[in-house]
Amino acid sequence: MSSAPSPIGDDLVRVLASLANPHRLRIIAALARERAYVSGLARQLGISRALLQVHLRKLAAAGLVTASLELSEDGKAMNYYEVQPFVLTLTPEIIAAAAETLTVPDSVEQPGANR
Amino acid sequence: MSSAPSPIGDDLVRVLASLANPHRLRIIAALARERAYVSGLARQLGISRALLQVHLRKLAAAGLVTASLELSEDGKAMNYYEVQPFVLTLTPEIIAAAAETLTVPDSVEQPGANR
DNA sequence: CATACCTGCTAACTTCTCTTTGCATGTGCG
DNA sequence: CGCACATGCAAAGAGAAGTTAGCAGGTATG
Repeated sequence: MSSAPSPIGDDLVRVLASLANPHRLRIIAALARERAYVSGLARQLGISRALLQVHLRKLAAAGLVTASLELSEDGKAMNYYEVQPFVLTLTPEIIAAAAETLTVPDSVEQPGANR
Repeated sequence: MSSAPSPIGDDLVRVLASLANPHRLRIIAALARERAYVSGLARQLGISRALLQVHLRKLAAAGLVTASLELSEDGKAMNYYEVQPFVLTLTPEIIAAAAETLTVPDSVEQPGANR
């Protein structure tokens, strides 16, 4: 119930930014096939674990993937990631609507408040 | 003849990257309302012309907007931009398909040749 | 001919993103 | 106990992106 009726501008930017990267597209692709744990996924994708962690965190921040810590049979802690079944449709009109809810860059701060 | 049957991975990244920016979302939004020329649009959005140029170029590179140079009644050269009526739908599966067509990062390049 | 629009470009600075490297921690097995 | 494999985080360097400021050129109008 914390999901907004329609993607707020800032959220949209975050989602788009998280998708606008080759590594992260491949991560989504791999996880769409099947869930995986960090180390295994890193091997599968041929990238370092540290790098994968960063990208996973970004995807998670955008709400596109989720993590669940589990214990393997031999007691190892495994952090399994899986994609969230999203459907994102973009058109100029949809973007126009989202753009109106964009937060001001506010290099300093917002004029509103009680000022 | 140069348009691929379905969005190639690299193209998708380019489109997503071009959209993942507040300024550019506002630009799309403004142009979705009605086409505009550079200087006028800059005033409307409250940003500098130089900055707008850069963003417009990025959007144009992704194929989301197009420019057409026209002459106003009083002989001024006006460069009108307008959005391309795109519809982009994203799901984990679609992304998975696009990810397979991603170009290799090739930090250096493959010496192989005969490999 | 100065002023006011329109266009475009580049150099230089700042800021963000990406990536690597290294450390710290925990469990199971020979 | 040392090796293998799992987790995580943070510092630091390289590179890309965003932004500003300034220059140059065009046409009309007072």
